[in-house]
Amino acid sequence: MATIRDVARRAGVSVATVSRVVNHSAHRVSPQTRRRVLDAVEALGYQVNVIAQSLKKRASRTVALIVPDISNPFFPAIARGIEDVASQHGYAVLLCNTYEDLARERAYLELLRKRWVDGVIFATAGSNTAHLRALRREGRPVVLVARDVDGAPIDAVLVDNFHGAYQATAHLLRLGHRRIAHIAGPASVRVAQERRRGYERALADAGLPASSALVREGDFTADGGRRAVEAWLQRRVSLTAIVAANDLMAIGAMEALRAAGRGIPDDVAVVGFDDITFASLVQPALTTVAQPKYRMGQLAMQRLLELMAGASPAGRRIVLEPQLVIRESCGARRAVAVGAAPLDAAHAPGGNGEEGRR
Amino acid sequence: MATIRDVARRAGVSVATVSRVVNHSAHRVSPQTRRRVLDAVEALGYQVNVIAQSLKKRASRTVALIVPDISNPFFPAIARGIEDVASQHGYAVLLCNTYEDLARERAYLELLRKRWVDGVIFATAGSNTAHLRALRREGRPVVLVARDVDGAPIDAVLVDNFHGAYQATAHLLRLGHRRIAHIAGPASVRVAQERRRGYERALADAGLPASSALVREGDFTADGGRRAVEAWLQRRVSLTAIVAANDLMAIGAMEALRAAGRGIPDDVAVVGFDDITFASLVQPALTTVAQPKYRMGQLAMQRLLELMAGASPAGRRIVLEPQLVIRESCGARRAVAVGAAPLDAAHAPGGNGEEGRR
DNA sequence: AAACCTATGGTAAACGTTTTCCAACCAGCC
DNA sequence: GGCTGGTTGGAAAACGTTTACCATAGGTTT
Repeated sequence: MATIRDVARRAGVSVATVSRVVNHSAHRVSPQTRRRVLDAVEALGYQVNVIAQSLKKRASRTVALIVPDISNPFFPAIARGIEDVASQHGYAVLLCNTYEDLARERAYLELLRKRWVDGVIFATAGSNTAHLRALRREGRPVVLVARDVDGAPIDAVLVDNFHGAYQATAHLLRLGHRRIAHIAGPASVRVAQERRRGYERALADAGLPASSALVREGDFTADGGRRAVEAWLQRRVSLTAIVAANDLMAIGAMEALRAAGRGIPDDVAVVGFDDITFASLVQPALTTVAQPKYRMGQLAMQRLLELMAGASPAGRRIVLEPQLVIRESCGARRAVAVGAAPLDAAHAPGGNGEEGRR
Repeated sequence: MATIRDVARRAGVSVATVSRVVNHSAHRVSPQTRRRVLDAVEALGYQVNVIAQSLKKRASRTVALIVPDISNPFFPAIARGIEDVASQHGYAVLLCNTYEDLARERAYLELLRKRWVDGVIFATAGSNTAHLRALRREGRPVVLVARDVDGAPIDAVLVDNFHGAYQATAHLLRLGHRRIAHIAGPASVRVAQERRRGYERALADAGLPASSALVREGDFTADGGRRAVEAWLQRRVSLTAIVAANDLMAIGAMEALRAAGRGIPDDVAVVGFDDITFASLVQPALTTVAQPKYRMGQLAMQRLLELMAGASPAGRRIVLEPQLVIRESCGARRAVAVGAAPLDAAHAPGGNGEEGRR
C-alpha cells in the first residue's frame, strides 16, 4: 500500500505538505500544490494508515462496548445505536462480552488500556465498581448505558425505571387488579431495585399493603420467571396480575401460567419491561414498559464523544421516559384481541428503527 | 503511562532487552537480567502499547465482523462464538452493521483497510461479491459465515441448508401432510435458494408435484411471513403445513394464521429454520431446523486464525449438519402438548451456550 | 596461543504519521 | 534599499515498538 512518502515523491512535495492537504490543516497550501497532491493521492490510491496516525496522535479513534452478553436480546438494539453514531464520527467499536465474569472484565480492561481505546461504554450490571473507578482515575472517558451503579459519579444514560414500573403497576390497578405480584430482578442490580420500588409505590399510592409473599426475585432469564410463577402456584398464593422486571421473565411467567392452565390475561394479567423485539410476537402479545434502546445507545455514544472531546465527566445522568405499550397480555385490549385480528397490536410502536431484519 | 524506555532505564538495560523479555523472544537473556526487567515492569505497571506494536509488526490483531444488523436475533450467537475465540487468541473484534446498504459496506471496507484490520468475517447476504473479491485480491483473509456466495472461492462455514429444509419437509410428510407450502427467503440469497430446493426435493421424493401456488417469497422478516399467509388465505389456497425459510417468517406466519382463526398445529402445522432463542418461547413452541450458530462463529474465527497465520485461502467450505428440533408447532407432540406441561419442550436443546441472559 | 564459538547485551534503523520550527519568497511601506 | 509581515513549503523530531546487526566476553578447540 502506498504511504504518505510515495505520495510526496510523486507530487514532488514534502510529506508535511501531503499531510496538510489530506488533513485539511489550518496551515495553508496553495491551490496548485493541493491539486498536485490530490492527483498523486488519487493515482496511488493512497489511504492514511490509521495505526500510525493513532500512534502519533495518541488516540485510536476506537471505543469499546462492554456488555454481559450480546446474545441477550436486550443489548443488540443498544449496540446498533452506539455503532451508528460511532461510525458517523469515524470511530470503530470493539465488542466485548463479559458474561458477568469479573476475570473476563478485568482482562478486557487491560486489553483496552493496551490498545489505547479512547472511551468505553458499559452496559453491564456489575455491582463491582472498582474497574469503573479505575478507568475514571486514569481519565479514560466512560459512560454507562441502561445500567446504573451506586457510589461512582459516572455519566449514564438511563430510563426512569421507577416511573416505568410505577406506570405498569398503575395500569393494572386501573384495570381493577388488586392482587398484583412482582417478579423482581437480582437485588444486586440497581435498576432492579428501582423497578421494585416503582411497583411498591404504586401499590402504596393505591392504598394497598405491600406483601412480601407477592414478590419473588428472578435472575432476568425466562427460566427465572417460570420458577417464580411455579413457586406461587405451589403455595397457592392468590394473584390476578404480575409485573415482571423484564420481558424475558414475563415470557417465562406466561409459559408457567399456561402450563398450569391459567389463561392470560383472563386469569392473570402480565406486564413486562424492556420491550424486546419478541414482546410483540409472543401470544398473547406482551404489554410492556418500552425502553428506547436504540436511542439510548445513540445518546450514550454522543455523550462519550463529548467526553472524549474534553468535556469534564460530570457524572451526569440522562434519563429518558420509558413508555408503557399496551398489548394483549394485560387484558386492556381483551375486546379487541378476541374480536378482531391482533395484527395492528403486533405491529406495535413501529418506526423506531428497532426491528430486526434478515 | 510507562513506556518500554522507562522500563529499560529503571532496569538498567536497553530497550531491546526489555522487548525481548516481555515478548519471550528466542534471543536469550540471562535469568538475572530477566528478573531485573520483570521487576521494573511490575514496579512501573508497564503495558505494551499495542498501537506501536501494530505499526511495527504491520498487523493490528483486530478482526472485523460484518453483519447486516446485529439486532437481528440470528446474529448475536454467531458474534459470541467469534468473539470468544478471538479474545482467547488476543484478537479484538470490530462490529460493523451494514443494513444491507452497499454504501455503508464500502465505507466499512475502506475503514478496515485504513485500520490494517487483519481479517474479516462476513455474515451478510450481499449478492454483490465485488468487495469480497477485492479483499481477496489484496490478500486480506476473509471468511464467510452462515451466508454463502456464488462465484467467489471464499472460505465459508455453513450449514447444509438443502438438507435442513429437506428434513423439515420430510418430517411433515411423515406426519401425513400432503399440502405443504413454503415461505421462501429472497431469491437473491443463496441459502434461501438452497432451502427452497430442499423443500422441493423432499416433495418430489414423496411423489408430490411442485406447485408454484404453494410457495411465496418473503424477506426473512416476521412481516414477510405474515403477508405470505395472508395472500394464501385470501386466495383460498388449501394447505395443511408450512415450512418457512427462517424462524422470523414462521412466527409471522403463525400470527397471521391465528388472526384468521386457524389452529396451530391442528389446522396448519408450521416449521421454521434457524432456531433463534425465541423459537422455544412462542406459543406453540416452534419446531425448527436448528443452526449451531455459536459453533459456526467459533469455527469461522478458527478458520480466520489459520488464514491469518498464512494458510492459503482454499475456498474451503466447512458445512455443518443442521438439526431438526421438534417442538409443538408441527403437531408431532400434540399429545404431549395438551396432556402435560410443555415446560420440557420449552427448555429444549439446552446446554449449547446460546441462551440469552441478563 | 591463535582461532572460533556461544551467550548475552546494546545500537540504531525502521514502521507511517503529525507538527513544530524554520526558511524562502514576495509584497508593500517608509 | 532596508524592514515588516504574510504565505508557502520543507526538515526533522517525535510517537513506542521490534529486530537486524554488531560488540564483548568468556570458554572451547586445535
